[in-house]
This record gives sequence, C-alpha cells and structure tokens, in this order.
Amino acid sequence: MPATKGLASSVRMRDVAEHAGVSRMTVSRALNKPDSVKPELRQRVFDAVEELGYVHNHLARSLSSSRSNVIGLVLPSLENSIFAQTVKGISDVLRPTGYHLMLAESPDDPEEEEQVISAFVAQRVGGLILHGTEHSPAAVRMLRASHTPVVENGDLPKDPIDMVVSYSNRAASKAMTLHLARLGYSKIVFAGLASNPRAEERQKGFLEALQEVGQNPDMQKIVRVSRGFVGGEEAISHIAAHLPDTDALFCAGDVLAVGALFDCKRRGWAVPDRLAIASFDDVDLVRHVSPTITSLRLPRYEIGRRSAELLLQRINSKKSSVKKVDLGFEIVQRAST
Amino acid sequence: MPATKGLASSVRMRDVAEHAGVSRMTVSRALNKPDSVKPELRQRVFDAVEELGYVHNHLARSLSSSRSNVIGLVLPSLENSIFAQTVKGISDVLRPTGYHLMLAESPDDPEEEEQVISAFVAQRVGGLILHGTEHSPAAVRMLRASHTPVVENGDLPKDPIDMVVSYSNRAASKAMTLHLARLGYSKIVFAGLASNPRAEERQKGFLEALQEVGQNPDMQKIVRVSRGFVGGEEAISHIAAHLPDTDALFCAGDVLAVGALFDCKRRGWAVPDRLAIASFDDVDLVRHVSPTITSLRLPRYEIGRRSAELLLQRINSKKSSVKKVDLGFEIVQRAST
DNA sequence: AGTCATTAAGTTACCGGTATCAAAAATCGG
DNA sequence: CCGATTTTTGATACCGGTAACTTAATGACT
Repeated sequence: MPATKGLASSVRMRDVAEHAGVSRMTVSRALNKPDSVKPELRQRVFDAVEELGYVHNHLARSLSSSRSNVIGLVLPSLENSIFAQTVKGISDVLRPTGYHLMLAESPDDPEEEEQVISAFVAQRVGGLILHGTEHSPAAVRMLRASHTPVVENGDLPKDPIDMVVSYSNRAASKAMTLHLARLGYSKIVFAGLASNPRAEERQKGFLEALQEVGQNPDMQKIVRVSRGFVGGEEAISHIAAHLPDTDALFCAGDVLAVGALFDCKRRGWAVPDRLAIASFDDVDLVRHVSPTITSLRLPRYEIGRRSAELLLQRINSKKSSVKKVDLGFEIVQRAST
Repeated sequence: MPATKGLASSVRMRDVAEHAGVSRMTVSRALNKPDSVKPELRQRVFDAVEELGYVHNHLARSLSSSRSNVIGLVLPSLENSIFAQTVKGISDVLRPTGYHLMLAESPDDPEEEEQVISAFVAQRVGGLILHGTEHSPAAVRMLRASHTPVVENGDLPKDPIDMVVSYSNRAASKAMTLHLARLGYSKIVFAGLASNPRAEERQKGFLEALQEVGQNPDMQKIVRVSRGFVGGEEAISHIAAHLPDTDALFCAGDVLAVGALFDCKRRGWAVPDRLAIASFDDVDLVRHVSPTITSLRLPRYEIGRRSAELLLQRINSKKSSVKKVDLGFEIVQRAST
C-alpha cells in the first residue's frame, strides 16, 4: 500500500492570500493570469509567495481545472541510449510551454505496459507518447475512453490508437537489404532480437527484399539472438557453424552489429571482405569503430519534436489535424559494406 | 500556458457507486482495502469498475489523502546508459509496492534542476531521488520546506539535503590512480569532462593519489575534454602533442576511454605497452573492446535499490533511520593496464 | 433473549485549488 | 456629476476522491 503521510503540506494558497491580504481567488489569478490583477496586488501576492516559499499544488490545480501540465512517455528500456534523442526532441518542444515530461519504463509486453499506461491515465496526464505499438485491448479501451491524446512512436501500426509519428521498420529494413543486394552481396543473413514487435517488422522487410531480388525468402537466413554485444557474437557463431558462405550480415540493432564486428576481429574475419556488416540505428558508436559500420539513420530527434508538437496541437484545439507522420529514414554507407 | 481542456473525464467513482448500488465510500474501500468490504459487494464494485472502464483518479486521491504514489527521479542525461541500472534497481523495489517512478531529465545546472524539482514538488511526489548533488539554495529550501523525502545519488556530498546513497567519486578516482601507480605506471594523465561536479571530485582524487605516491600534483596532467568518443580522441591528441612520455591514461568516463582506445589503434599505439588506459564506470562496452579495459565497477543497480528502499522506509515511518550509505566501488583489472 | 463488542456500510466535511457568477471599483461619455 | 460600461475582486460551489465519525448489522456470551 503506497502511502506518504503528511505529504508536502505546509504553505497553501490560502496562507498566501491571508499574508497578502487578498482572497484566494486573487492569488490564483495573480499566478495564472497575472495581467488580470492590478500591479499593486499582484506584487503583494508575489512577495507573499516568495516570503512563504509557496509552491503551487498541481494536484489540486489539475483536479479542479481538469487540466494537466504533464506529458507522459513510455519507453521499452533505458539501456539503449537511442531514446535519448527522442527525449531531447520532446523536451525541447515542451520546455517553453510549461509542460513537463514524465517518463516511465516498460518492457515490450502489453500486460506490463498496461500497468504503466494505467498509472499515467490515473494521473490524468495531458497526453501520452508510447514507443510501443502493440497494446493490450484494455489499455486501448482505457486510452480511448479517457480521451487522452496519444502518439505512438516505434513503428507505423496498421491500427493506431490515435496519432502516429514514426518511420517504417519494415520499409527501412527492406531498403537496407536492397542496398546490400545492390552492392553485390547475395548471401545475406539477418540477425534480430526475438519477441519484439519492431524486430518482427524488420524481419518481414528483410524477407520482402529477398523476394524482390529474386531470392527465396528463407527463414534459415534469420538468426534470433540475445540482447547486447553477445547477440552479435551469437550471430557470427551461427554463421560460422551453419551458414559459412554468408557474405553479409544485417543486424537489427547497432549494439548487435558492433558485437558482431568485434567477434569478426577476434576470428580474424576481414570486414567487409570476408563478411559485410550493416546495422539498424545510426548511433555514435558505429561511426567510431573500425571499420565504420554502414547503418540506417533514423530521425529520432525529429520524432520526439513532432510527437510533442502534435500532442500540444491536439490538446489546444480539438482539431484532429494530422494523424500519421512518416518521417522516413536514411541509409548511411560506410566502410563495413 | 499549459492546458488540457476536458481532461480524461468520463467515469467517476460516483458513477461506479451508482452502477453497483452502493455508496462512493464503499467503492473507495473496495478499491483500496478490499478486505474491509464484504465479498458480495466487493464483487459488485469490481464488476461495475470493469463494465464502466473506471480508472482511479490519483489526482483526487493524492489531494484528499495527502499521499502520493509517485517517486520522482532526476537524472542529468539519458545519453549515457549508465543510469539504466539505477533505474532498474529503483523499479525493482517500487514495483511490488504500488509506487510509480517518474523520471525527468535535467542538465548539470542548479537553475535548470530547480525547475524540474519544483515541478515534482508541485505534483507533491512522495519522494525524490536526485543524481546531482549540487543544488540551488531555492531548491534546497523548497525541498526542506515541503518535507519531501530526498535521496541524493551522484556522490557523497558534504552537506546532504536529506539522505544519500552513493560511492565516493574522489575515493574511487584516487584508488584507481594508486592502482595504476602500483602497476608501475609513473606518468599518468587524467582526462575528464569539464563543468561537472562529479568530474571535479574525480580530479581531486587523482591529484591526491599523485601526492600520495610522491609526485607533484600537477594540473598539467589533467586534460579537459568533450563528451563522447571524441573526448577520448582529444585526450590522445593532447598527449601526443604535449605529453608524449605519458605511460597511462585514466579517463573519467567509459566512453572517453573507449574513444581513446580507438584513437590509439588508429595511431598504431599499442595498449597497454605504449599507453595504458583505465576507465571510470564498468559498462558493457569496455569488456567487449580489445584489449578489454581496466575499469571501476560502481554499484549502480544497488544504488537504485537502496535509494528506493530508504525512501520507502522514510515515507512509511518518520524514523530518519539511515542518512548516508556509501556503497563503495571495485577495481576490475583487465588487459588495457 | 438481552447486552455489549465488532464489523460493515453510509454521511458529512474537507483536501487545495479553479470556474462561475455577483459585487465593488474604476473608467468614461455626455 | 451621474448612469452605464468595463475592469477588478470576492463569495460560493465544486473537481473526485478519502478521513473521521455515525449508524446499522452481525455475532458473542452471560
């Protein structure tokens, strides 16, 4: 049972009001719409606030006004710093508006995500940004029923809850695979994490590309690996053991690709001559290893910006303007392919 | 002006009460202390909740009960995934208790931090975990006045706001420097970020260690570098240009160390023969590069756990039990030294 | 069966703000 | 200088819950 007894109590608005010799309402106005209060009183209120160390109670404010100044963000994990840019994009938009961003972590599991979403809805946040695009029916029902503006981020889902700002995992994956094919690689293997809806889309894109270049979309060419650098090592081990004639490895994640590269070095495999390596997500690291790794640059920062902008727009005017924004991606060709 | 008109409205507790044919109070009890309501009514309430899609309003709950079920966490940045473990530690403790973690990002700047803290206090969070240990006087005053339980994390400050769970940056830095000296390195250079209170402590520890081994604590041996891999390159460039007889580089950050290692490779400098490299913060990456990098393992996960535990303990009983926990550190000797 | 203790449900007031409307003060035109 | 209009301030109710207390129901025991 959560409980904070005698919460941050102390100074209330009525204390400020008494201290300044005005009514509570005047204090409220001085704080929220300063222009509607005469300069003299306004100053008296500010002085009293300062003197008493009053901090506005957003709880009460939100409750009575049915407004919130909090935007919630649900991310699958903080281990991966790829979300840092998205967070920055959101923050940059929110900061000048007086809204605050609150972040919660939730693994890629609809049940767990539902808990987190429920907590945010319980806080009556003004809007929600979800990285995941797969949600429990209860969560969707809850969000719809509460009319909470929502932006989904991780992919372009077929059936969005509300708004979407993203790139297409499938299209990006397909494009990279075609890029590899165009470079002349013909025995491409795809390595990805299991149990991640985004990873599955990437898989599909890979298979589609194979088909498009006239190859058999063979599931044998897909390796499921663990998270982290070891995942890359697993991919290389698998290739060495079962698919020795592979000439290119496409990793559905930057850390995987770097792990694979390190393992190639240990084995003395030349990259890209023995094996080319391409990665998903153009993080700093892939530009600093040697050889530098060909990668997909995703508009992480821009996704954050647009998500926040759409949310605010939607909050401030019921107009359900844009609903779906595809920000695309970009292939960055480097030394590893 | 932040504003969410017609917030997540819809179903209120009174609607549930009517639907179930009981009083609001019974609904409240059924939800919060199920045992105090007879099974039959309880079931009726649950059914009504389900049917109507009711989501508890934490705003109202917190307001009227003066309790919050939210713990706030302020981190300087999400770019660095070192905080992921701390977040996990906190979450693991909080999850079974019904508390929720809300995270906010704030650069290492007391003024900006104050804004964030103020927002959390305005939400009347039940407790706060701060990574920074340097705060604006106004922020400290606010936190003290509001009686918000606070845990500081990033270092062991001389004058804590409330509670502290951390390791000592200075002691860790000193220990690593002494370790390098013991290994026989005598021309050690320290590379760190500027404008970061933790980095400064690490610097002090470095200088103290030099003095202890009878060397002149020379500021020349300290290089200030940029964030990211490039910082490591800057350090190496500086050494090459100005301190060519350096035999060991101690980087106050793992990314710096890896950046330095990469640059050594480009230059054909053997590590550790030409230059030894040691890092602060034992992240995954330093175990996967070659050679593996000697590092300081910090109890990031444990810091999260203990912080959350202390906070809960403090929240549940005014007893101001433990105030300061030093969780120490560990030197992991690897191939780079 | 009657009295008292215990448990379950309901009533009322209030948490700390804001919306709304009414009252008071200031502004203004003739 | 007065009445009408506009601006500023105040009074009151209410946002959606819970605490504290009261009343009704259940049970225990002499």
